Amino acid sequence: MQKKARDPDNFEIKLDAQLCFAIYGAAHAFTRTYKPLLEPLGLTYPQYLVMITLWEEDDQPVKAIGDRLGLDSGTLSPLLKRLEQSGLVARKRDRDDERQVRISLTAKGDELRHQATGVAEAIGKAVGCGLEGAVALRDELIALKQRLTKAGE
Amino acid sequence: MQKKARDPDNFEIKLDAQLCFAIYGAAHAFTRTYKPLLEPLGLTYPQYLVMITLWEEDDQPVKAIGDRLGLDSGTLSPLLKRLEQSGLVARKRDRDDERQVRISLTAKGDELRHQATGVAEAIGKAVGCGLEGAVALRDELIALKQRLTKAGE
DNA sequence: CGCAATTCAATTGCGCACAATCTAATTACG
DNA sequence: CGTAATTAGATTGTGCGCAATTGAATTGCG
Repeated sequence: MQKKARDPDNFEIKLDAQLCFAIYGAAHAFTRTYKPLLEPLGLTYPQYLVMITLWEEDDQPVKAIGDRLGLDSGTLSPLLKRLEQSGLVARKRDRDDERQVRISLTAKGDELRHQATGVAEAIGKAVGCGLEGAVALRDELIALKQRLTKAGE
Repeated sequence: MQKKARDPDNFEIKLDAQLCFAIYGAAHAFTRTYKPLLEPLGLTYPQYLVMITLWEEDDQPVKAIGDRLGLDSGTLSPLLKRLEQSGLVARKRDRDDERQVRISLTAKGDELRHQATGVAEAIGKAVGCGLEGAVALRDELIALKQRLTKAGE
């Protein structure tokens, strides 16, 4: 017990735990920051992410959205039904490949894009660091994610 | 439409979206990396986080664990019952303040600490960056979280 | 002391996440 | 051609995450 930070095992475990907590906490802080901003739009955070992908490119199959966000049909199917219920998207089977369900924006869903600009601005302020800081953080997180997913083959 | 990255609004929105995706993806990549490592221990990722806090300090009330992890009783109550079911923790009312339920490690729960050292090592490898990189990332994430939570008062 | 306000956990309800399973449609291959 | 393998999406079941409510215990204040 006389060795403290000297013990590499113990140090790694502590650091691992701290990194756990940090990622976990930051992700939740993010969703909590978004929640009140998205409430007026009637969107949850995952729903907002789906809408962003559709604003970037309309009329995508469920699979494409899932690949973009790393979500499977078990998550997206009910989520998209709720967006359909809200009148923001339409779901129709692809004529050429009837296995696919293509998700497209309704007029209302497309309109929402404009109201969402305020959300991004508010987040920009909340993140606090300048643009360079945000860019750097984004790139680090992307790199971290790639290392993690690569490590799992 | 002729202005592209020049448009500050549009740039902020895109960056905001990218930071969203990055945090979201990194957090999920983390849990996915942990999942196969924790499966032999019979723990989920949030359960692992709870166990870490108990390994750091045993016999804590639910509230203290919740403060440490940013979780409320709605999440912790059923989670702790499952840990109790697994025989890893015990739940007993505090004699001095019967509102509190103190969570303590069982012998089995304490033992698990040793098996968990392998998990931390594997994660250290998967994170890929050296110790300095991990430390830097941890500090950035902690700072980000603090800015986000502070922004929401 | 006695009552109101506060605190701690538990519960309920909704919405993700994800594994496993299922159905239907498409593609590949002998 | 026809069957096997693959692919897309839906469904089911388990486990978070959180808001809102409830109930019991404690604290604060007149």
